[in-house]
Amino acid sequence: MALDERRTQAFFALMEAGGLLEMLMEEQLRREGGISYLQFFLLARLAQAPQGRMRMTDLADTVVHSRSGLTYQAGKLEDSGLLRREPSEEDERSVSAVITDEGRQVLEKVLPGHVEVVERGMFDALDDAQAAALADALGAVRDRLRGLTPSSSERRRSRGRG
Amino acid sequence: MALDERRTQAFFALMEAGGLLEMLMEEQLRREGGISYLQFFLLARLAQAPQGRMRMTDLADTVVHSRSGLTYQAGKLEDSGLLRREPSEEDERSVSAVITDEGRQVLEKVLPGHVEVVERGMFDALDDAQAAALADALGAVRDRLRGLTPSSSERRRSRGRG
DNA sequence: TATTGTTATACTCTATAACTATA
DNA sequence: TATAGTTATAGAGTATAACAATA
Repeated sequence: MALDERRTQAFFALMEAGGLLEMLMEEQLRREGGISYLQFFLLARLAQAPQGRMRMTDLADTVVHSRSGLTYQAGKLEDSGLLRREPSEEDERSVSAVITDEGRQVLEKVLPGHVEVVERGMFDALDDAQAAALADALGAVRDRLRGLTPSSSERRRSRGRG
Repeated sequence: MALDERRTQAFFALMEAGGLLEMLMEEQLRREGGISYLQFFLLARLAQAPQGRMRMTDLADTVVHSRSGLTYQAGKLEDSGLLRREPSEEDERSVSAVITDEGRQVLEKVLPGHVEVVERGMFDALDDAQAAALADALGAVRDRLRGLTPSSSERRRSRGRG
């Protein structure tokens, strides 16, 4: 049990900044696109994937915590017409989530405001050197944390089914 | 709409690192103390306040988003005996939340493991200089974000009551 | 047997609005 | 009139376990 003053500051600042930023983004995305931050994230992942398509399991591992949680969110997005699901051809157990044209339109509509929130909230406070240092340090932290947290399928294996 | 490569990296790393860290802490706190991260945060705030006591409104502004949300969490913590509420003497509208001895015990029980999670997850990846840079940059970001997000009482005034 | 995805279900949490009481 | 706190209520999200289908 150590954690000096600087590290304690860094930790609390990380948690609070992340939370506040998420709150601002949530508000902007809901207002301009009628979607949550999580839904935005899912759509953005799909949009940058080849053919706007990903297997449900792979998508679950990148964002949502349980598979049933992704089924729930995918259902909502499907109801809104922003995403569709279709059976995979190679593996008939699999389902692919595909972003629709309408989904891409919502993404485009929402993106400028989203970037603006991130710029104003996060980077107006930082110069280039600070931003670069932040990217390095947080990138290292994130990579380390990825190794410490189990994926959705690993968690499923170790407990029940989910 | 700009946001160069480094800033984009910093942003995604911030959001993912914050989320992963919260997931690890949540697991540890639930397992060792039967409390959530939010409840841990509330208890920790009280513990460091004079006489372990804060007004409900002040407590709400530091952590929880709506007042009714704090009432809910305070009720849970009161049921577990980790906190009690008592009427304020100066202002009879106010209620003070006070951490109990049992609450302090849970905090002590849980703290070493909590610090360990933060150390292993966050700082094993960073040297002193990086940790200091992180504290500076994130502190600046947090301060800026605080100015952009309304407090619980401000939000209440601008909308309904809540 | 293991994996993919869905579903049924129960639970936690959150927020809005209405309410009481005090300033 | 404004503020402090609670409550009723309804909605969103989450996770566990059980399920069907395919590998």
